[in-house]
Amino acid sequence: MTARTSNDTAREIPEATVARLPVYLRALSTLSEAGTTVCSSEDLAAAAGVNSAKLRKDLSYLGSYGTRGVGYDVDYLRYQIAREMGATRDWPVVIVGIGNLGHALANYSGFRSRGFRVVALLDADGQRHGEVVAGVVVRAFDDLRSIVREHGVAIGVIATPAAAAQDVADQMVDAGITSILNFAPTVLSVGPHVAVSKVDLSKELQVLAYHEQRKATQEPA
Amino acid sequence: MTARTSNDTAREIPEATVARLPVYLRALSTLSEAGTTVCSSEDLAAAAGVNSAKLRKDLSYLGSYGTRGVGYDVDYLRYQIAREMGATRDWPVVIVGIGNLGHALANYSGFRSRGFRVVALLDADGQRHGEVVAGVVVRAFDDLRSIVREHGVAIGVIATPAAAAQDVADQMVDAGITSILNFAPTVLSVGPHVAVSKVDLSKELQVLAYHEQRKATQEPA
DNA sequence: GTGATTTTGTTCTCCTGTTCACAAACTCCT
DNA sequence: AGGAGTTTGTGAACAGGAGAACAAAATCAC
Repeated sequence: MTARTSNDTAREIPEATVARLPVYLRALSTLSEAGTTVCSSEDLAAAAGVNSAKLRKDLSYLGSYGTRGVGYDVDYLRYQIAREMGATRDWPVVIVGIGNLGHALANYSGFRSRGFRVVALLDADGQRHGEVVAGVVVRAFDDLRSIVREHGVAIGVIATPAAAAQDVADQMVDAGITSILNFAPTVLSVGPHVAVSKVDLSKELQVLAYHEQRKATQEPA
Repeated sequence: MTARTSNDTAREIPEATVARLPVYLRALSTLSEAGTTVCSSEDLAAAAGVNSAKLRKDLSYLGSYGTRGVGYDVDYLRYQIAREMGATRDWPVVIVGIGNLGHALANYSGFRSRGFRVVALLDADGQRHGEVVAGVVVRAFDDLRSIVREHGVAIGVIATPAAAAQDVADQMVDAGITSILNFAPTVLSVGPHVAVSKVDLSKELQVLAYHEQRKATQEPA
């Protein structure tokens, strides 16, 4: 009996690869919905917007899920990536700050379809309590601790103004949350065992503007 | 007369550095609002959440704007970075797709304060036309071309469902837009002279879930 | 069964980005 | 003025990721 692709050892998947796996997952879903059952690395790379050599190398970190001369079974590969990413599990999530962005996030179907379940919406503003957004009642921020305990929440999303973000983060960590996705435009400081990821809505726009400006000043012809 | 720091030559700023400049800009604004007039690379690095050596190297690509033994003048450095990034200019922007996310983006103050001015909100749904969001009237998608011409729009934001995104992108390019920020969960294909940047709201969450899962399976003790 | 063809998985090389470490340059104190 | 103490800017070593190229392994035609 050979070792197969069973993964007792902690295979180190490079961070850059991990960041691309969600993209592959999305591309595979699209292919699957279009009725494609098998695809080559070339096909999938095109659908994901990357180089095919890079795609194959990325997938090789997970194991050998393709067949030489044939390609990849779309649904099988999709399942394997989803399992590796933890997308086959159910991840209870708390969103704090139900302004415009919080609304958008609560209603975002991409969360639910990727295994994320919004178990609570919290806001410091008492005016909002009781309001129902995306089928979930907005509750007081003070309920955080009990909600985290009750549902075993590990992941919190911050969609508050910048001024409130650090305090929210502190209380999230205190309540037992170990991963935070921060949409507020501020740098959070947390303990070393807490993972923080940041999405800056205007950052990408600024990078685009930079390149626009360069184009303009570079070719004055 | 020496050459000073005048920048006739096209200094190549590494992409990784460009991506961090908006973060430094934000940190400098925060410091400035707090009344800080001078800061060391250590201070600014802490505020921006990066290593101080990296910060100094990043800034060195722009020029020598610090003073040894002293540090950086907050407002002066802020202006220099802003100028380099094109944030001292006015950038007219069009947002297409006024759902939850489009609403949030239209209301996002971070755009305006970084030099971006939303000149039009467009939606394919006739029901929404005439609605006023963030002081701007929602108009028909067909008006795109004339708006781009009139305001000299170079940057477009796509906040539509995935299914509509490619068509919107095609028409944006056709209308003369050369930079696109895509919030729709799909890979856009455009010509080589068009810059596309993508923000995937659920991607970061998936990466966090991956690390959570690893933590859980790694330490079963 | 054998050879031609396809496509994966992987090795090797190159390049970008990060970090260290230190000389250069400035201020402050005496 | 001169020395002690700071802090920047940068050269050099190091790490990590990207892409080319190819061997291994599968299918297909006959």
